[in-house]
Amino acid sequence: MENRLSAPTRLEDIAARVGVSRSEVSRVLNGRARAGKSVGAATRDRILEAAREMNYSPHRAAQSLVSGRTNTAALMIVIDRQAKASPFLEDHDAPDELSPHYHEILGGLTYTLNEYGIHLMLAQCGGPNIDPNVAMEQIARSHTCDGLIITDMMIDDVRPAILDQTGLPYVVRGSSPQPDTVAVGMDNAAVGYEAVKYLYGLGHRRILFYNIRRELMVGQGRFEGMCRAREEFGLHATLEYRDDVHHQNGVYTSLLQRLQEPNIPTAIFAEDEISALGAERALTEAGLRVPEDVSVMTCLNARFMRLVAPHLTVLNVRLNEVASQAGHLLAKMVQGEVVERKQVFLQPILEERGSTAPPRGNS
Amino acid sequence: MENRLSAPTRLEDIAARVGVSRSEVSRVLNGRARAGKSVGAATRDRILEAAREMNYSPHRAAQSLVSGRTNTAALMIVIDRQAKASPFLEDHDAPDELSPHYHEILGGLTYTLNEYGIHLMLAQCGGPNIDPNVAMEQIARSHTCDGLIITDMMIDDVRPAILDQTGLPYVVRGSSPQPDTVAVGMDNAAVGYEAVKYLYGLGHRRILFYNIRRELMVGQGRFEGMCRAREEFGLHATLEYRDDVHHQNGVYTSLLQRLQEPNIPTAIFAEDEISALGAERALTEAGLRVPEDVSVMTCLNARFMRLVAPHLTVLNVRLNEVASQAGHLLAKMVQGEVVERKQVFLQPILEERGSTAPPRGNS
DNA sequence: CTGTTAGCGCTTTCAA
DNA sequence: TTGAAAGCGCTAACAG
Repeated sequence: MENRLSAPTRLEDIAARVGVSRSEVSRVLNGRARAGKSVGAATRDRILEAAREMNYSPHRAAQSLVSGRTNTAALMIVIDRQAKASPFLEDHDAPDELSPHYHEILGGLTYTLNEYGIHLMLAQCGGPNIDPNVAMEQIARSHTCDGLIITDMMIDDVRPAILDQTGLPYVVRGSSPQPDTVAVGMDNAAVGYEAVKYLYGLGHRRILFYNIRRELMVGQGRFEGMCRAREEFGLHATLEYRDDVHHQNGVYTSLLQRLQEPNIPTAIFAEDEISALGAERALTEAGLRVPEDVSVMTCLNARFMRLVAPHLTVLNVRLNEVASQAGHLLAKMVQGEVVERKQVFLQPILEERGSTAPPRGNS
Repeated sequence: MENRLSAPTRLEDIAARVGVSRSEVSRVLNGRARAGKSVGAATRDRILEAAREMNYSPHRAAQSLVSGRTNTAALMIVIDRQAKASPFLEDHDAPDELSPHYHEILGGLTYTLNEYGIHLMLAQCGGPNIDPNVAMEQIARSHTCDGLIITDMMIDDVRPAILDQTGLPYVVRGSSPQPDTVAVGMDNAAVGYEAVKYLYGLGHRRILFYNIRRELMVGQGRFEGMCRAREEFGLHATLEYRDDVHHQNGVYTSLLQRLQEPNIPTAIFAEDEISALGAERALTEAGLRVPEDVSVMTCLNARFMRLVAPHLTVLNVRLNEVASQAGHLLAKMVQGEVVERKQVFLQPILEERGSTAPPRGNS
């Protein structure tokens, strides 16, 4: 206690020093006082100067209490000992490891929300014996934030229903199972469709499609797109589909086994960069080259992966842009604008690099 | 307004319904009412039930205002159009791209703080015409959070001095230029030293050491460690040091040029995973193999990089653990515990993989 | 232009 | 065990 600092400055303190009332100081500091030419101008400057000298900074809780706004948006995340931080994590991941795709989401959200003067809070809804949805509802009801972003939607996700009851503005980053929701996501059907179409266009017929779990909206969407392409290009007999193995080791192991069977695929679509690398590892071990013997493609989730695996042909799913647009919408809703309750889908962008080529024997 | 929801439940509402006073409800809900066997027990249950039925959740701003606590910690980050989000980013990176090393920091911090019931807020201190330090000071003074974490320390960093004046608890993630600061970081000198020592132990004498900018504490620390090792192992003539080129393309270009000169190094230490891959690219293009012709090692900043570049020998700088320990300390400080104002350094852990080997001609 | 007053929702003495 | 009252720091309606 020896180094006790002087108590933080309040409006009251400035008022006392300048010799005016609290409200006057409040008005001046909030710009609600017209810069009239009369007496005001002088006191006005004295107030501003005093505020500066005294390092005044308004108490946010007090402001929030009266204004009803926190200037904060929350991103719901779940880190848990038991459950995983995200459906995208591997089983052996440490509990404090965030799924890599959060990286882009956080960047896009933080950057965009900042343009509206809104801070981002990570609403950790995990913990022992805690139902994430209950934790989320409490955050939503406690005026902790002005709005909420939820991600990683499941096909039976009840969070939109819960949040609708609370009245808190929220936006879904991704696809929502309920159509009547503000949501910004990737067109996952397009991802599934375009992947197959692209490989088909190169001449591939034997395609192995690794998908995300279909309990997730992403997985379901990609599945539907894949089905459409399979239909359109007549690949019923030759397009293999799997959504039961995941992550690097899962795909690696599964593919290694598959390669010992007949009619190996000439092209592989992997669910993400990490599993694409798992696929490549299996191919290499089996003595196959990419792309000469087998083509591999996947989605670009994080931009720095371009530096890490620059050879991969990818569909850029633009997580940062999705998050950014979600941020814009949420900011508008928080400001009271009425936003149409519908889903916005961005299109994936093909980035063709060295891991894909026409199959052997083709041109 | 047609779908107007009922106003959120207040203490008052519960009190009215049960027929007691606000204070009574407050006490019960906060467990400040002993579970006496007398009349209390009955009203107590009715209060709890009413609170549940009415979806009561305390208004955080109101609680904060009276308690003086927000149960929030903030991580200062700077995303800016002009400046870069982090000193570790490449020039061409988009403004909304977070430096990858934040990934581990965020995971470790969020996870640990959650154990104390503390949420993490990303305190974005960037923006056009905004001095990040001023923005930080305002956040510190406005009772937006109970504590602050600052990272990416520069050797002339003034943030500790600023924060000391505000009285807000804070901890430095990394090394602080001021010794009288609560800080948790990697032993950067050990990183520089151990890297050289390890390569020396393998038999390497011509070592090329790429370092982080020395304006950063990390760079300065590694430099000092490298110097000590250079001295100890008598490598004055053969250890090349550079801290003027960075990132993947910088290292790639620089190394490609170096390889055309005589006496090429037999081992390279790169500042991070991304630049290590740049170094490997240059080596490959020059017809050199890793590790047969040249060894490459770097630091492990993000754990998932093990999956992405599993062949790299690394010094694990354990960013998540550093962040986690920083979180523990901050939580204690927030709770009023007196924490010794000194710096804690974790040791890097060598993870030997396939990118390093004894130089040609050695055993 | 400026001061007075009330009140945001909660916690916490202090009495009863 | 419970209620009444004060107050956290701020904003805004209403007088003057």
